[in-house]
Amino acid sequence: MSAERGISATMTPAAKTPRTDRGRKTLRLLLDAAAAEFGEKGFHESSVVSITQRAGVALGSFYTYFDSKDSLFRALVQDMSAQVRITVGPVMAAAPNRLEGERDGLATFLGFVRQHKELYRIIDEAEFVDPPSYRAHYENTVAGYVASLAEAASKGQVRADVEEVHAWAIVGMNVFLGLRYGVLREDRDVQEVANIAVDLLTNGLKR
Amino acid sequence: MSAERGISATMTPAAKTPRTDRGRKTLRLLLDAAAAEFGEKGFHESSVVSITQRAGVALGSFYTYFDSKDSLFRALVQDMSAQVRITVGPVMAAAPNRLEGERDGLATFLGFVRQHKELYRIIDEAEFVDPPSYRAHYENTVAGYVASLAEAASKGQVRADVEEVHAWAIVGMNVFLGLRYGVLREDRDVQEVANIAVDLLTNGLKR
DNA sequence: GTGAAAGTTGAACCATGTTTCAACTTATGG
DNA sequence: CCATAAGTTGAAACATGGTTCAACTTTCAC
Repeated sequence: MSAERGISATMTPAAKTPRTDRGRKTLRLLLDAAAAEFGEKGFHESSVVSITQRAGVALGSFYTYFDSKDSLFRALVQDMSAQVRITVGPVMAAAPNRLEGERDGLATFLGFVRQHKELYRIIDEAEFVDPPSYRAHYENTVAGYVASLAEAASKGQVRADVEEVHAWAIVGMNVFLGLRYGVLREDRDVQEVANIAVDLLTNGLKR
Repeated sequence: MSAERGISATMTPAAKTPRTDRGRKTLRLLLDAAAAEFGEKGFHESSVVSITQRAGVALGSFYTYFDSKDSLFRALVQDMSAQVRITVGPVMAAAPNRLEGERDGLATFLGFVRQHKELYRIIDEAEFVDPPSYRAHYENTVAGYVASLAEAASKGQVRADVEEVHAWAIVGMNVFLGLRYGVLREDRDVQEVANIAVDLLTNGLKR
C-alpha cells in the first residue's frame, strides 16, 4: 500500500473527513496500517489496538476517523476495488482490439496483484464482513466485461453471441490466475501466463 | 446438509471418534448444525453456544467431540470438499470424452451448489480460518484437472499443449459460474449455463 | 496573540463468546 | 444387575478486544 496515495474525492464517506493537514496525514497512516494488518492477519485477527500501534497513533484517534472497525474495512474495500479499475482499465482501453486488450489487461492485473498481495484477502473477506461490497465488486467488474464484450462483438472482434455467462467465466478465469500466479506462487512470467490464457480464451481447447 | 450422511472412514481425526450409537448421533447433529450455522452466519458470527442449541445438545457436549471451534471448522471443510469430489467426479468419468464430461460435470456442480449454498461460504472462509485447507482444496482440484486434461490430450480430444495454466483458468471459470448461477441467483437453467460455458471453452471467443 | 475548532490520548467500560469442570445420567458387557 | 466406561450437562472461569470519554495539546483564522 503506497503511503503517497492521497485522500481522493472518491474516498468513502465512511471515513470522517479530516479538516487539517495533520488530520489527513493521520487518516492516511491509519488506512495504510489497516491494509497491511488486514492483509497479513485478516479482519478478525486484526485489532484496532494493533492497527493504531502500527500507525503510531493513540487508540482513541481511530474513532476520530472511523465509526467502527467495520467502517474502516468498508473504506478499504472500496479503495482497493477502485485501484484495480484505475490500474487495469486504461491498459485495456488502449489496446487496438478486445482480445489484445484482454491480454494486456490480464498481464497488468497479475503484476498489480504481485505488488498488492493484500488485495485478495481483503476483497475475499468482504464476503463475510460486508457482503454488499463483495457482491458490488464482482457485479461491477462483470458489468464492465459485458459492455466491452458487446462492443467488441459489434465490431466483429469476437463472436456475436457473447453474453453474461461468458463475462462471469472470463472474470473467474482471471481471478483464479491472479490467485495462483500472483498470490500463491510467482514461478511464471506474467506475460507468458497472460498469453496462454488469452490464447485459450480466443481459440478454445479443441484441437 | 443431509442428516442421513454417516460418519465415514475418511472423516477427519479432528473429531474425537464416538464409541456408541448415541455418540455417533450426537456428533452428526453437531456437524449438521454447524454446517447450517456457518453457512448462514460465517465462522466468526457463529458461536459454539448457538451451534449446540441448534443441535439440541448441551454446550459441554461439544467438547466431547471437538477440541475447539476451529477443529470443527476444519472437519467441515474436508467433509464438503470430499462431497463435491464424490458428486461431480463420477459424472465426469462417465462421459464419452473430456469436453462432454466437462459439460455434464459443470451442470452437476451447479446443481450441487444450489442444493448446498453453504459450500461457498465455508470453503471461502477457510482462506482465513484454515489457510492450508483452502489451498489444499484448490490445489487438489486443479491437480485433478491437469491429469485429466493431459489424458484427454493424449487421446486427441483436446489440443496437445494443455497445461497448468489452462487448468487454473477452467477451475476459476467453474467456481465463478457456481457463484453467480448457483449461489447469487438461480435465474438460468443449469444445463443452459453449462452448454454456453463449455462451448466457450471448446471454441473460444473468436468469430 | 487569542480563542475556538480540530485533533490526540489511553485508561476504563463493556459485551461477547470460548473453554473448563465436577456432578450427573445412560449404556454395555460380563 | 452391577461395575465401569461413555456421554451429558450448564454454570462459572477466563480471555479478548471494540468503544467511550473527559482531559489535554495543537492548529489556524482573525
